Amino acid sequence: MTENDTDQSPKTTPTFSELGLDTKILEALTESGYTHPTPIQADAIPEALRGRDVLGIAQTGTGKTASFVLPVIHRLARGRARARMPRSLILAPTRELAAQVSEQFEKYGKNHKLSMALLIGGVSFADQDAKLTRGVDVLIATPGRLLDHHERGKLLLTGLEVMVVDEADRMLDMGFIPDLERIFKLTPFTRQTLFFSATMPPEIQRLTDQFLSAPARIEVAKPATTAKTITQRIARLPSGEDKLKRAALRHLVETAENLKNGIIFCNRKKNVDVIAKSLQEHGFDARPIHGDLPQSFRTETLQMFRDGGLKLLVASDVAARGLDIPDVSHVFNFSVPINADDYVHRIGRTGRAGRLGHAVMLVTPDDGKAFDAVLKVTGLDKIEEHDISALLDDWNGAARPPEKGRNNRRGGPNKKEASSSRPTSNKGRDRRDDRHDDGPADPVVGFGDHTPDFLLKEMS
DNA sequence: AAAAAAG
Repeated sequence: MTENDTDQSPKTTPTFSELGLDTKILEALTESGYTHPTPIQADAIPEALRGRDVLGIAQTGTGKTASFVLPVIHRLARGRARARMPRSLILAPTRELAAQVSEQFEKYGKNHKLSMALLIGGVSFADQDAKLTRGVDVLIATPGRLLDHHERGKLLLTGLEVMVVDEADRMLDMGFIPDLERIFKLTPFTRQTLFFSATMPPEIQRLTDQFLSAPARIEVAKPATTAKTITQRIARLPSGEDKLKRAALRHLVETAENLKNGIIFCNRKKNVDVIAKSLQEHGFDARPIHGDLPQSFRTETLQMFRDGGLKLLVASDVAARGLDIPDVSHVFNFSVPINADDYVHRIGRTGRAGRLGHAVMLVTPDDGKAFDAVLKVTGLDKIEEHDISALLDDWNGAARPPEKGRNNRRGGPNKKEASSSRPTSNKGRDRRDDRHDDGPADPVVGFGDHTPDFLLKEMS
Protein backbone atom coordinates (compact mmCIF):
# COMPACT_ATOMS: atom_id res chain seq x y z
CA MET A 1 0.00 0.00 0.00
CA THR A 2 2.95 2.29 -0.39
CA GLU A 3 2.25 3.08 -3.96
CA ASN A 4 2.17 6.77 -4.57
CA ASP A 5 -0.97 8.70 -5.39
CA THR A 6 0.19 10.30 -8.55
CA ASP A 7 1.15 7.16 -10.35
CA GLN A 8 -0.49 7.20 -13.74
CA SER A 9 0.96 3.94 -14.97
CA PRO A 10 -1.17 0.84 -14.70
CA LYS A 11 -0.77 -0.74 -11.31
CA THR A 12 -1.52 -4.32 -10.62
CA THR A 13 -5.23 -4.37 -10.14
CA PRO A 14 -6.20 -5.18 -6.58
CA THR A 15 -9.18 -7.30 -5.70
CA PHE A 16 -12.00 -6.10 -3.50
CA SER A 17 -10.77 -8.32 -0.70
CA GLU A 18 -7.52 -6.36 -0.57
CA LEU A 19 -9.28 -3.07 0.07
CA GLY A 20 -10.14 -3.83 3.66
CA LEU A 21 -13.88 -4.18 3.33
CA ASP A 22 -16.06 -6.06 5.76
CA THR A 23 -16.46 -9.74 4.81
CA LYS A 24 -20.23 -9.43 4.58
CA ILE A 25 -19.74 -6.77 1.93
CA LEU A 26 -17.27 -8.96 0.10
CA GLU A 27 -19.82 -11.76 0.09
CA ALA A 28 -22.43 -9.47 -1.41
CA LEU A 29 -19.94 -8.34 -4.04
CA THR A 30 -19.06 -11.90 -4.92
CA GLU A 31 -22.71 -12.80 -5.24
CA SER A 32 -23.13 -9.91 -7.64
CA GLY A 33 -20.19 -11.18 -9.63
CA TYR A 34 -17.73 -8.42 -8.81
CA THR A 35 -14.15 -9.28 -7.94
CA HIS A 36 -12.10 -6.27 -9.03
CA PRO A 37 -12.72 -2.65 -8.21
CA THR A 38 -12.71 0.06 -10.87
CA PRO A 39 -9.90 2.65 -10.57
CA ILE A 40 -11.97 5.10 -8.55
CA GLN A 41 -13.12 2.34 -6.24
CA ALA A 42 -9.56 1.11 -5.78
CA ASP A 43 -8.40 4.61 -4.83
CA ALA A 44 -11.38 5.98 -2.92
CA ILE A 45 -12.43 3.00 -0.82
CA PRO A 46 -9.21 2.64 1.22
CA GLU A 47 -9.14 6.38 1.91
CA ALA A 48 -12.77 6.39 2.95
CA LEU A 49 -12.22 3.37 5.18
CA ARG A 50 -9.44 5.25 6.93
CA GLY A 51 -11.99 7.89 7.76
CA ARG A 52 -10.63 10.54 5.44
CA ASP A 53 -12.74 12.95 3.49
CA VAL A 54 -12.75 12.15 -0.19
CA LEU A 55 -13.05 14.47 -3.14
CA GLY A 56 -13.78 12.25 -6.13
CA ILE A 57 -13.61 13.76 -9.55
CA ALA A 58 -15.24 11.23 -11.76
CA GLN A 59 -17.97 10.83 -14.31
CA THR A 60 -20.80 8.41 -14.36
CA GLY A 61 -19.83 5.01 -15.64
CA THR A 62 -16.64 4.87 -13.60
CA GLY A 63 -18.15 2.90 -10.75
CA LYS A 64 -18.40 6.02 -8.65
CA THR A 65 -21.54 5.00 -6.79
CA ALA A 66 -20.04 1.83 -5.32
CA SER A 67 -16.98 3.82 -4.30
CA PHE A 68 -19.06 5.54 -1.65
CA VAL A 69 -21.77 2.95 -1.05
CA LEU A 70 -19.30 0.25 0.02
CA PRO A 71 -17.35 2.29 2.61
CA VAL A 72 -20.55 3.78 4.00
CA ILE A 73 -21.96 0.29 4.57
CA HIS A 74 -18.68 -0.73 6.13
CA ARG A 75 -18.72 2.18 8.50
CA LEU A 76 -22.35 1.68 9.50
CA ALA A 77 -21.97 -2.04 10.09
CA ARG A 78 -21.53 -1.39 13.78
CA GLY A 79 -23.91 0.77 15.72
CA ARG A 80 -27.54 1.57 15.52
CA ALA A 81 -29.64 4.52 14.45
CA ARG A 82 -31.74 6.60 16.78
CA ALA A 83 -35.14 8.06 15.99
CA ARG A 84 -35.00 10.95 13.58
CA MET A 85 -31.25 10.97 13.64
CA PRO A 86 -29.89 9.31 10.53
CA ARG A 87 -26.31 8.12 10.67
CA SER A 88 -25.50 8.80 7.06
CA LEU A 89 -26.85 11.05 4.37
CA ILE A 90 -26.46 10.69 0.63
CA LEU A 91 -27.55 13.64 -1.49
CA ALA A 92 -28.31 13.26 -5.18
CA PRO A 93 -29.58 15.82 -7.68
CA THR A 94 -32.50 13.89 -9.14
CA ARG A 95 -35.06 11.52 -7.78
CA GLU A 96 -34.07 8.75 -10.13
CA LEU A 97 -30.47 9.03 -9.14
CA ALA A 98 -31.40 8.89 -5.48
CA ALA A 99 -33.50 5.80 -6.12
CA GLN A 100 -30.62 4.22 -7.96
CA VAL A 101 -28.25 4.81 -5.08
CA SER A 102 -30.73 3.16 -2.76
CA GLU A 103 -30.73 0.08 -4.98
CA GLN A 104 -26.99 -0.20 -4.60
CA PHE A 105 -27.29 0.02 -0.84
CA GLU A 106 -29.79 -2.78 -0.94
CA LYS A 107 -27.61 -4.87 -3.19
CA TYR A 108 -24.33 -4.54 -1.32
CA GLY A 109 -25.87 -4.15 2.11
CA LYS A 110 -28.01 -7.27 1.83
CA ASN A 111 -26.00 -9.05 4.51
CA HIS A 112 -26.32 -6.17 6.94
CA LYS A 113 -29.35 -5.03 8.83
CA LEU A 114 -29.24 -1.42 7.77
CA SER A 115 -32.38 0.61 7.83
CA MET A 116 -32.78 2.96 4.93
CA ALA A 117 -35.07 5.77 3.86
CA LEU A 118 -35.41 7.51 0.53
CA LEU A 119 -36.52 11.12 0.78
CA ILE A 120 -37.52 12.36 -2.62
CA GLY A 121 -40.24 14.65 -3.85
CA GLY A 122 -43.34 13.55 -5.65
CA VAL A 123 -44.22 10.86 -3.15
CA SER A 124 -46.11 11.11 0.12
CA PHE A 125 -44.47 12.30 3.31
CA ALA A 126 -46.21 9.75 5.49
CA ASP A 127 -44.05 6.71 4.70
CA GLN A 128 -40.87 8.76 4.77
CA ASP A 129 -41.82 10.22 8.15
CA ALA A 130 -42.60 6.83 9.60
CA LYS A 131 -39.19 5.53 8.60
CA LEU A 132 -37.39 8.56 9.98
CA THR A 133 -39.17 8.17 13.26
CA ARG A 134 -38.08 4.56 13.53
CA GLY A 135 -34.50 5.67 12.86
CA VAL A 136 -32.45 5.14 9.73
CA ASP A 137 -28.85 4.22 9.13
CA VAL A 138 -28.86 5.34 5.53
CA LEU A 139 -30.77 8.39 4.39
CA ILE A 140 -30.80 9.06 0.68
CA ALA A 141 -32.35 12.29 -0.48
CA THR A 142 -32.78 15.05 -2.99
CA PRO A 143 -32.08 18.45 -1.38
CA GLY A 144 -35.58 19.93 -1.63
CA ARG A 145 -37.42 17.15 0.11
CA LEU A 146 -34.72 16.77 2.73
CA LEU A 147 -35.00 20.41 3.77
CA ASP A 148 -38.76 20.11 3.70
CA HIS A 149 -38.60 17.31 6.27
CA HIS A 150 -36.12 19.26 8.31
CA GLU A 151 -38.32 22.33 8.39
CA ARG A 152 -41.18 20.23 9.64
CA GLY A 153 -39.00 19.27 12.55
CA LYS A 154 -39.00 15.60 11.63
CA LEU A 155 -35.33 15.28 11.05
CA LEU A 156 -32.13 15.96 12.92
CA LEU A 157 -28.84 15.87 11.10
CA THR A 158 -26.73 16.31 14.18
CA GLY A 159 -26.03 12.61 14.53
CA LEU A 160 -24.60 12.25 11.06
CA GLU A 161 -21.43 10.18 10.77
CA VAL A 162 -20.99 10.30 7.02
CA MET A 163 -22.33 12.61 4.36
CA VAL A 164 -22.07 11.94 0.64
CA VAL A 165 -22.69 14.45 -2.12
CA ASP A 166 -23.13 12.84 -5.51
CA GLU A 167 -22.98 14.67 -8.85
CA ALA A 168 -22.24 18.03 -7.27
CA ASP A 169 -21.68 19.78 -10.56
CA ARG A 170 -25.11 18.80 -11.66
CA MET A 171 -26.51 20.17 -8.43
CA LEU A 172 -24.80 23.41 -9.34
CA ASP A 173 -26.50 23.38 -12.75
CA MET A 174 -29.80 22.88 -11.03
CA GLY A 175 -29.35 25.70 -8.57
CA PHE A 176 -28.93 23.49 -5.53
CA ILE A 177 -25.77 25.06 -4.17
CA PRO A 178 -27.51 27.26 -1.58
CA ASP A 179 -29.52 24.25 -0.41
CA LEU A 180 -26.37 22.21 -0.24
CA GLU A 181 -24.69 24.84 1.92
CA ARG A 182 -27.67 24.95 4.24
CA ILE A 183 -27.60 21.19 4.60
CA PHE A 184 -23.88 21.12 5.31
CA LYS A 185 -24.44 23.64 8.08
CA LEU A 186 -27.03 21.39 9.72
CA THR A 187 -24.55 18.57 10.08
CA PRO A 188 -21.84 18.11 12.73
CA PHE A 189 -18.33 19.09 11.72
CA THR A 190 -17.14 15.72 12.96
CA ARG A 191 -18.80 14.01 10.04
CA GLN A 192 -16.85 12.33 7.28
CA THR A 193 -17.60 13.76 3.85
CA LEU A 194 -17.38 11.99 0.52
CA PHE A 195 -17.90 14.43 -2.28
CA PHE A 196 -18.23 13.61 -5.99
CA SER A 197 -18.31 15.81 -9.01
CA ALA A 198 -17.48 15.26 -12.66
CA THR A 199 -15.95 18.72 -12.98
CA MET A 200 -14.64 21.33 -10.56
CA PRO A 201 -16.04 24.75 -11.44
CA PRO A 202 -15.22 27.60 -9.00
CA GLU A 203 -18.51 27.33 -7.11
CA ILE A 204 -17.87 23.67 -6.38
CA GLN A 205 -14.27 24.34 -5.46
CA ARG A 206 -15.41 26.96 -2.98
CA LEU A 207 -17.84 24.50 -1.44
CA THR A 208 -15.25 21.77 -1.04
CA ASP A 209 -12.74 24.24 0.40
CA GLN A 210 -15.27 25.19 2.99
CA PHE A 211 -16.79 21.86 3.93
CA LEU A 212 -14.18 19.18 3.32
CA SER A 213 -11.24 18.74 5.58
CA ALA A 214 -7.96 17.70 3.99
CA PRO A 215 -9.69 15.46 1.51
CA ALA A 216 -8.00 12.76 -0.49
CA ARG A 217 -8.38 14.09 -3.99
CA ILE A 218 -9.06 11.27 -6.39
CA GLU A 219 -9.36 11.94 -10.05
CA VAL A 220 -10.01 9.29 -12.62
CA ALA A 221 -9.98 9.49 -16.35
CA LYS A 222 -13.22 9.68 -18.21
CA PRO A 223 -14.69 6.32 -19.03
CA ALA A 224 -13.89 5.07 -22.51
CA THR A 225 -14.19 8.11 -24.68
CA THR A 226 -17.31 8.47 -26.69
CA ALA A 227 -15.67 7.81 -30.01
CA LYS A 228 -14.30 4.44 -29.06
CA THR A 229 -17.32 2.36 -28.30
CA ILE A 230 -20.12 4.45 -29.75
CA THR A 231 -20.91 4.72 -33.42
CA GLN A 232 -22.10 8.25 -33.96
CA ARG A 233 -24.21 9.32 -36.90
CA ILE A 234 -26.34 12.26 -37.89
CA ALA A 235 -29.23 12.48 -40.30
CA ARG A 236 -29.86 15.81 -41.96
CA LEU A 237 -33.36 17.11 -42.47
CA PRO A 238 -34.90 20.37 -43.62
CA SER A 239 -36.08 22.81 -40.95
CA GLY A 240 -39.63 23.20 -39.78
CA GLU A 241 -40.93 19.86 -40.97
CA ASP A 242 -42.19 18.30 -37.78
CA LYS A 243 -44.02 15.46 -39.46
CA LEU A 244 -40.99 14.59 -41.53
CA LYS A 245 -38.88 14.66 -38.41
CA ARG A 246 -41.13 12.18 -36.71
CA ALA A 247 -41.17 10.03 -39.83
CA ALA A 248 -37.39 10.17 -39.89
CA LEU A 249 -37.24 9.08 -36.27
CA ARG A 250 -39.47 6.11 -37.01
CA HIS A 251 -37.31 5.31 -39.99
CA LEU A 252 -34.17 5.38 -37.88
CA VAL A 253 -35.74 3.17 -35.25
CA GLU A 254 -37.04 0.72 -37.82
CA THR A 255 -33.78 0.45 -39.69
CA ALA A 256 -31.50 0.47 -36.63
CA GLU A 257 -29.18 -2.50 -36.62
CA ASN A 258 -29.31 -4.84 -33.67
CA LEU A 259 -31.73 -2.61 -31.87
CA LYS A 260 -32.29 -4.02 -28.43
CA ASN A 261 -33.64 -0.93 -26.78
CA GLY A 262 -33.17 2.76 -27.17
CA ILE A 263 -33.53 6.14 -25.55
CA ILE A 264 -34.94 8.98 -27.63
CA PHE A 265 -33.90 12.36 -26.29
CA CYS A 266 -35.90 15.54 -26.87
CA ASN A 267 -35.09 19.03 -25.65
CA ARG A 268 -38.51 19.85 -24.34
CA LYS A 269 -40.87 18.02 -22.05
CA LYS A 270 -43.75 18.83 -24.35
CA ASN A 271 -41.94 17.25 -27.24
CA VAL A 272 -41.23 14.16 -25.17
CA ASP A 273 -44.98 13.71 -24.77
CA VAL A 274 -45.69 14.36 -28.42
CA ILE A 275 -43.06 11.94 -29.67
CA ALA A 276 -43.97 9.21 -27.22
CA LYS A 277 -47.61 9.46 -28.22
CA SER A 278 -46.79 9.55 -31.91
CA LEU A 279 -44.61 6.45 -31.61
CA GLN A 280 -47.28 4.62 -29.67
CA GLU A 281 -49.83 5.46 -32.33
CA HIS A 282 -47.52 3.99 -34.89
CA GLY A 283 -47.32 0.79 -32.93
CA PHE A 284 -43.96 1.28 -31.24
CA ASP A 285 -43.30 0.17 -27.69
CA ALA A 286 -42.53 3.58 -26.21
CA ARG A 287 -43.14 5.53 -23.02
CA PRO A 288 -42.23 9.08 -21.99
CA ILE A 289 -40.17 10.18 -19.02
CA HIS A 290 -39.63 13.76 -17.85
CA GLY A 291 -39.88 15.84 -14.72
CA ASP A 292 -43.52 16.85 -15.09
CA LEU A 293 -44.80 13.30 -15.06
CA PRO A 294 -45.97 11.78 -11.79
CA GLN A 295 -43.17 10.17 -9.86
CA SER A 296 -44.95 6.83 -9.80
CA PHE A 297 -45.09 6.84 -13.58
CA ARG A 298 -41.42 7.83 -13.83
CA THR A 299 -40.37 5.03 -11.53
CA GLU A 300 -42.54 2.47 -13.27
CA THR A 301 -41.34 3.47 -16.71
CA LEU A 302 -37.70 3.36 -15.75
CA GLN A 303 -38.12 -0.01 -14.12
CA MET A 304 -39.85 -1.40 -17.20
CA PHE A 305 -37.07 -0.10 -19.36
CA ARG A 306 -34.41 -1.66 -17.17
CA ASP A 307 -36.21 -4.98 -17.04
CA GLY A 308 -36.53 -5.11 -20.80
CA GLY A 309 -40.29 -4.69 -20.65
CA LEU A 310 -40.06 -1.46 -22.61
CA LYS A 311 -38.15 -0.97 -25.80
CA LEU A 312 -38.11 2.79 -26.31
CA LEU A 313 -37.76 5.41 -23.63
CA VAL A 314 -38.61 8.91 -24.82
CA ALA A 315 -36.82 11.23 -22.44
CA SER A 316 -35.93 14.75 -21.49
CA ASP A 317 -32.48 15.36 -20.09
CA VAL A 318 -33.69 14.00 -16.76
CA ALA A 319 -32.38 10.72 -18.16
CA ALA A 320 -29.25 12.11 -19.75
CA ARG A 321 -26.93 11.90 -16.79
CA GLY A 322 -26.22 9.58 -13.99
CA LEU A 323 -28.90 7.02 -14.55
CA ASP A 324 -27.51 3.59 -14.77
CA ILE A 325 -29.40 1.76 -17.43
CA PRO A 326 -27.23 -1.08 -18.56
CA ASP A 327 -27.35 -2.40 -22.07
CA VAL A 328 -28.89 0.44 -24.02
CA SER A 329 -28.09 -0.40 -27.60
CA HIS A 330 -29.18 2.86 -29.23
CA VAL A 331 -29.53 6.53 -28.45
CA PHE A 332 -31.63 8.66 -30.76
CA ASN A 333 -31.31 12.39 -30.43
CA PHE A 334 -34.54 13.76 -31.78
CA SER A 335 -33.18 17.26 -31.19
CA VAL A 336 -29.68 18.62 -30.97
CA PRO A 337 -29.20 19.42 -27.27
CA ILE A 338 -29.05 23.08 -26.32
CA ASN A 339 -26.01 22.48 -24.13
CA ALA A 340 -23.39 20.60 -26.02
CA ASP A 341 -22.25 18.85 -22.85
CA ASP A 342 -25.59 17.15 -22.71
CA TYR A 343 -24.78 15.48 -26.00
CA VAL A 344 -21.92 13.65 -24.38
CA HIS A 345 -24.10 12.65 -21.46
CA ARG A 346 -26.91 11.54 -23.71
CA ILE A 347 -24.89 9.31 -25.97
CA GLY A 348 -23.02 8.05 -22.92
CA ARG A 349 -26.19 6.09 -22.13
CA THR A 350 -25.05 3.63 -24.76
CA GLY A 351 -21.75 1.87 -25.36
CA ARG A 352 -21.22 1.34 -21.68
CA ALA A 353 -18.88 -1.15 -20.07
CA GLY A 354 -17.04 -1.77 -23.28
CA ARG A 355 -20.14 -2.75 -25.24
CA LEU A 356 -20.84 -1.30 -28.62
CA GLY A 357 -23.36 1.48 -28.82
CA HIS A 358 -25.04 3.48 -31.51
CA ALA A 359 -26.06 7.12 -31.44
CA VAL A 360 -27.98 8.90 -34.18
CA MET A 361 -29.07 12.51 -34.13
CA LEU A 362 -31.51 14.39 -36.32
CA VAL A 363 -30.02 17.69 -37.43
CA THR A 364 -31.74 20.54 -39.25
CA PRO A 365 -30.25 23.74 -40.62
CA ASP A 366 -31.74 25.54 -37.60
CA ASP A 367 -29.44 23.54 -35.38
CA GLY A 368 -26.33 24.98 -36.99
CA LYS A 369 -24.83 26.60 -33.92
CA ALA A 370 -25.85 23.89 -31.49
CA PHE A 371 -24.44 21.28 -33.80
CA ASP A 372 -21.15 23.13 -34.15
CA ALA A 373 -20.97 23.15 -30.37
CA VAL A 374 -21.49 19.39 -30.33
CA LEU A 375 -18.60 18.94 -32.74
CA LYS A 376 -16.49 21.12 -30.53
CA VAL A 377 -17.11 19.24 -27.28
CA THR A 378 -16.69 15.87 -28.92
CA GLY A 379 -13.55 17.05 -30.66
CA LEU A 380 -14.77 15.65 -33.94
CA ASP A 381 -14.31 17.32 -37.30
CA LYS A 382 -17.54 15.89 -38.49
CA ILE A 383 -20.02 13.21 -37.64
CA GLU A 384 -20.70 10.76 -40.38
CA GLU A 385 -24.04 11.12 -42.08
CA HIS A 386 -26.58 8.39 -41.96
CA ASP A 387 -28.17 8.03 -45.36
CA ILE A 388 -31.88 8.70 -45.17
CA SER A 389 -32.28 9.75 -48.81
CA ALA A 390 -34.76 6.95 -49.39
CA LEU A 391 -36.97 8.43 -46.73
CA LEU A 392 -36.55 11.96 -48.02
CA ASP A 393 -37.35 10.77 -51.53
CA ASP A 394 -40.49 9.14 -50.24
CA TRP A 395 -41.45 12.22 -48.39
CA ASN A 396 -40.81 14.56 -51.26
CA GLY A 397 -42.53 12.20 -53.60
CA ALA A 398 -45.66 12.35 -51.52
CA ALA A 399 -45.61 16.02 -50.79
CA ARG A 400 -44.41 17.41 -54.06
CA PRO A 401 -46.90 19.01 -56.45
CA PRO A 402 -48.37 16.59 -58.97
CA GLU A 403 -46.37 15.47 -61.90
CA LYS A 404 -47.09 13.40 -64.88
CA GLY A 405 -48.12 10.39 -62.87
CA ARG A 406 -51.53 11.89 -62.30
CA ASN A 407 -52.20 12.37 -65.96
CA ASN A 408 -52.34 8.69 -66.38
CA ARG A 409 -55.72 8.51 -64.84
CA ARG A 410 -56.98 9.72 -68.13
CA GLY A 411 -54.12 8.73 -70.28
CA GLY A 412 -54.20 5.10 -69.25
CA PRO A 413 -51.76 2.99 -67.33
CA ASN A 414 -48.27 4.20 -67.12
CA LYS A 415 -45.49 1.74 -66.82
CA LYS A 416 -43.18 4.12 -65.21
CA GLU A 417 -45.44 4.95 -62.32
CA ALA A 418 -46.33 1.36 -61.72
CA SER A 419 -42.70 0.48 -61.38
CA SER A 420 -41.71 3.51 -59.44
CA SER A 421 -39.33 2.68 -56.64
CA ARG A 422 -40.70 5.63 -54.79
CA PRO A 423 -44.23 4.79 -53.76
CA THR A 424 -46.32 7.83 -52.98
CA SER A 425 -48.35 7.66 -49.84
CA ASN A 426 -52.12 7.65 -50.05
CA LYS A 427 -52.27 10.80 -48.08
CA GLY A 428 -50.22 12.66 -50.62
CA ARG A 429 -52.24 11.38 -53.49
CA ASP A 430 -55.55 12.29 -51.97
CA ARG A 431 -54.44 15.79 -51.46
CA ARG A 432 -53.63 16.18 -55.09
CA ASP A 433 -56.70 14.46 -56.38
CA ASP A 434 -58.93 17.39 -55.54
CA ARG A 435 -56.83 19.91 -57.25
CA HIS A 436 -55.59 19.03 -60.65
CA ASP A 437 -58.20 16.87 -62.17
CA ASP A 438 -57.81 18.68 -65.42
CA GLY A 439 -54.07 18.51 -65.79
CA PRO A 440 -52.40 18.32 -69.16
CA ALA A 441 -52.79 15.06 -70.96
CA ASP A 442 -49.25 15.08 -72.19
CA PRO A 443 -46.35 14.07 -70.03
CA VAL A 444 -44.70 16.92 -68.25
CA VAL A 445 -41.42 17.82 -69.77
CA GLY A 446 -38.65 17.86 -67.24
CA PHE A 447 -37.52 15.63 -64.43
CA GLY A 448 -40.86 14.07 -63.79
CA ASP A 449 -40.76 11.19 -61.41
CA HIS A 450 -37.05 11.06 -61.63
CA THR A 451 -36.01 14.17 -59.88
CA PRO A 452 -32.32 13.70 -59.28
CA ASP A 453 -31.38 13.24 -55.68
CA PHE A 454 -29.18 16.30 -55.62
CA LEU A 455 -32.20 18.52 -56.29
CA LEU A 456 -34.17 17.00 -53.47
CA LYS A 457 -31.25 17.42 -51.17
CA GLU A 458 -31.12 21.14 -51.84
CA MET A 459 -33.77 21.41 -49.20
CA SER A 460 -31.43 20.57 -46.38
C1' DA B 1 -33.78 29.09 -25.01
C1' DA B 2 -34.27 23.62 -21.52
C1' DA B 3 -34.54 20.66 -17.64
C1' DA B 4 -34.24 19.51 -13.02
C1' DA B 5 -36.14 20.01 -7.79
C1' DA B 6 -40.32 21.68 -2.97
C1' DG B 7 -45.25 22.61 -3.77
